[in-house]
Amino acid sequence: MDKKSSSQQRRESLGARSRKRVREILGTAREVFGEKGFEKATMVEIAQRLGTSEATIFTYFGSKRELCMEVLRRWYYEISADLEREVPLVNGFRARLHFVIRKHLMHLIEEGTGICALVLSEGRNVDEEFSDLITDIKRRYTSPLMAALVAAQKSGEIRRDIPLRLMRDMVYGSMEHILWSHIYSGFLADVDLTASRLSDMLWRAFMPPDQPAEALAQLHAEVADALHRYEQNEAEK
Amino acid sequence: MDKKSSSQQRRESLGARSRKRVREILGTAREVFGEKGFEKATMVEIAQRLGTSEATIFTYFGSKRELCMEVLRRWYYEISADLEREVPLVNGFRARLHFVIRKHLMHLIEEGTGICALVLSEGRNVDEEFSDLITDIKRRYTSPLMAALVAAQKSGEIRRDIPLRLMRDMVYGSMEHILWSHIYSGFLADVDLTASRLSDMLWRAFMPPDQPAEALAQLHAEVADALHRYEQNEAEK
Amino acid sequence: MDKKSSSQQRRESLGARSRKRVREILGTAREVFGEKGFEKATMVEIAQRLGTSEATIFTYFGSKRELCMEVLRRWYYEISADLEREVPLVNGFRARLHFVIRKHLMHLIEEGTGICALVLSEGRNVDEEFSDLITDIKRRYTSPLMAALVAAQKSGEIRRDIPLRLMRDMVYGSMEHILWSHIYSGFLADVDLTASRLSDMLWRAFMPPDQPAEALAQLHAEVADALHRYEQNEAEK
Amino acid sequence: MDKKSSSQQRRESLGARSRKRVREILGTAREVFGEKGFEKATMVEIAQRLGTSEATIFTYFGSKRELCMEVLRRWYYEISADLEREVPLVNGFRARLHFVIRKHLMHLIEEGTGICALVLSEGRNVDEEFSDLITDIKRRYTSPLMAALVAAQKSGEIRRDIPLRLMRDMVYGSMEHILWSHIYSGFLADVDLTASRLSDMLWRAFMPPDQPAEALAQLHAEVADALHRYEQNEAEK
DNA sequence: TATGAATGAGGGTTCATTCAT
DNA sequence: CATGAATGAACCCTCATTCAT
Repeated sequence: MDKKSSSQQRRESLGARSRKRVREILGTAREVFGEKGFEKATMVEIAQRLGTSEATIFTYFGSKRELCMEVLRRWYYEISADLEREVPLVNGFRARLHFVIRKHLMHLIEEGTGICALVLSEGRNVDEEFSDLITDIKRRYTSPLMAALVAAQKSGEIRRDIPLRLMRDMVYGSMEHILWSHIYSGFLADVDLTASRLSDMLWRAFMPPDQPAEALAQLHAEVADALHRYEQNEAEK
Repeated sequence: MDKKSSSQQRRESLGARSRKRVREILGTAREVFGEKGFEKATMVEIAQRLGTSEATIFTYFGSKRELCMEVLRRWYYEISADLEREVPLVNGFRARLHFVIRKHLMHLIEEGTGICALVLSEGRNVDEEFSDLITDIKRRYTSPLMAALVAAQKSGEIRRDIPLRLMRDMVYGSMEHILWSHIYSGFLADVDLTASRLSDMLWRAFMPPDQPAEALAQLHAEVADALHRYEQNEAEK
Repeated sequence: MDKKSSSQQRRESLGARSRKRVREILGTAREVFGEKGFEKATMVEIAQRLGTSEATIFTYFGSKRELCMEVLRRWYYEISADLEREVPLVNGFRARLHFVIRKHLMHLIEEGTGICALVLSEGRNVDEEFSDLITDIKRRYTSPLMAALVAAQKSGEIRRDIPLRLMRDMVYGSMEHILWSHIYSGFLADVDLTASRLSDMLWRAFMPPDQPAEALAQLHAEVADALHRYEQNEAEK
Repeated sequence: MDKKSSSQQRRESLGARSRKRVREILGTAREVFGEKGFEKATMVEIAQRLGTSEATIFTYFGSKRELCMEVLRRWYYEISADLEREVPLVNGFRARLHFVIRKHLMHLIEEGTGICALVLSEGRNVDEEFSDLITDIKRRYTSPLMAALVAAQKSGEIRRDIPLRLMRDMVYGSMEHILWSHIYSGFLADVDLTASRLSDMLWRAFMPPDQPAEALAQLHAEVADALHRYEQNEAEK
């Protein structure tokens, strides 16, 4: 709270040019942290890629750790905000699952998985202070899916005898490994296809063991619901 | 290939006492790398736990990286050898899947997941030299499961329309995330139960879909999709 | 003499508003240097407390050191001017001594001893340039007491067989240590009482010894010394 | 307790060469810290004067601060041990005071006052951990004089209406200023003479205001005591 | 005149690695 | 074969100082 004050406070008063600089630094830092991981990334490399000196970075961020956390925070913020807004608009668990998976895969293919891996592998061995932040980030990031899982359990779309945590780990774990394979082999031709296959399989995995009737009833309810909403819309015109 | 040769060769021609020394060093190194990760582990700490000096370790291993790789190699060798021998003895894909998952989870719970995390987080950003080794290690490690998948596809126990790689990633990815959750929360009360649940769900995921239910699911998906698009259109008006 | 000239000259020709700015800066700098000492004080902190930027300070003062010196110069100027005016008005050495001591202690207790410590701990290791300034500052500061000592020696109020420098060092050294004790323990309940006690003791110390008591003391010392030597001789046998 | 372990523990096992190295480092560090003060002293300078690299120093001392503390500890240990042994052997407060002052001045003339000043000026603004050490060092260092003061108060040799702390500050403060003067002016021709003058004046300062009779009685008592001891010694032969 | 921004120069500290004994 | 000791090379971080605007 005291040691960082100088650089910290300077950043508070961000002029227009300043804000741009912050973005540049975060962009480059994201690259480097993503490629190298936290430990192997060096401030000097980030600075060099930016074409500035290390000191400049410390003008905006109090420490390497802080910079990295901000990178993570923003990265997750972007996708989390999207998911929180969009997932609830999708109807039915299966569609939601597919939506989340597709979004996640596409986002990661573009951005690289480095940043994502950071959250996993750097999460431990970190000062209490940041450990909390990471926990928050992860919670928020996975919460749209968790909410979908909760809803689906309630509606009977998925099994009720499995902890949600386990399902969540299956979803994110599968995707992560897929992306690792992609990185190593450079092979992941069709993201859409992969997303469809994965969500299909996971949906089957989560589906209540033997309930075609259940599924039919669910479909009926959804159609009825949609019609109801549709009619209300028409009435209001 | 040249730099290592000296220590490598030194290690080749070892007496009985020396072989014991190597084992001791590897054992301690496994502990430390597992607890701290590659970057945060230090040669001093390994040496201290061993009760010797750092220089002694360098008598047997050419570098920190080389030591770490040997640790990984042996760790995976052990479990791989087990799996290669035992998996074929198990009958039926479902049982094999459960066997592999249970073995993996139990092994990691016992040994700490550190070693496992190493392979994943250290796998990238490594000199070309070691990158190949890691690829080999992983290939061998997953090969019993791959073989089981191949057999199961042939026998019709699992779907034939999904790349094996994708299934493999689901298996290992899920387990990995489960273990990370475990590390963070310290919570994984019943390994057996988790193994059963996970293998059950993955088995369902891989199982060939039965046709009527499949048709229903397809319909469901299409209706849901149509509704979604329709509603978005309405919203944008 | 050359490096400073630019900012020095800039400071010479100042409007009324600027003169006020200089005072503000010096006030804040005094605070910060007092609290932290020269090394630990930073220009950023001074600027922040002022609500301006570091660059502004450099508009008025050529360097951190120069600023600090100006702080010291002014601090000592104030008290020196007071002392030069007031001490001669006090009659008798004893009263003068008490006056100087009391003034010094009170001034330092109020202002924090930081500034004072600066002169002592920063006095050495300073560019030749500033070393002279410090010598001057201190000479002027102690000169009222020195004058009083000279007068008192002439009038016979104090011993003539002791160098003035020695007496001066006793006065200021005692006070300094008292103040350090105060800083450490936070304890110096009654400044007036301490000033009285200290001036009383120092006065006795400086007072010409009355002869019979002196003779007795001399005897005492000689006997004690003889005994000591005698006993050591005995012990070594 | 964790961060320092590597270098700390290596120092525990000091071989013969190692112990010598430690002494060399401490010697050079004493010089540099004495000349420059803690802040301005740099590890690189210490290393250069030693003809080694900075890393070598960190092999033996965990941090700059730790090194400095060890310097102080040893410096004070030497003189404190001497004083504790010798002061009680001296009889009578006046002689003891003279003894302490002479010893102190001589020691400091030889070694420079830099180290001594460190204790004063670096004492504050320091981690709690070291603050305690400094307090201990100072307590131990001044305790022989304090004990002498206590005894003298009890025996009536010195005033009872003055806090011991105040007297102690007068003794050490005076000496310190004398030494500063010496350093600046290079002038302190006759240490013995200065010691005599200073102890004489301080003795007068501390002496009970008006008691030639008291002093006489005291002398009588001491002579009687000495005779008594002398006779006992004779009897034991 | 004022300042937001940038940075060169350096400081303390760490650690894998080497080498003489 | 073992090791105590030494160190080069980095790394993170700080801060007085400069300069374009």
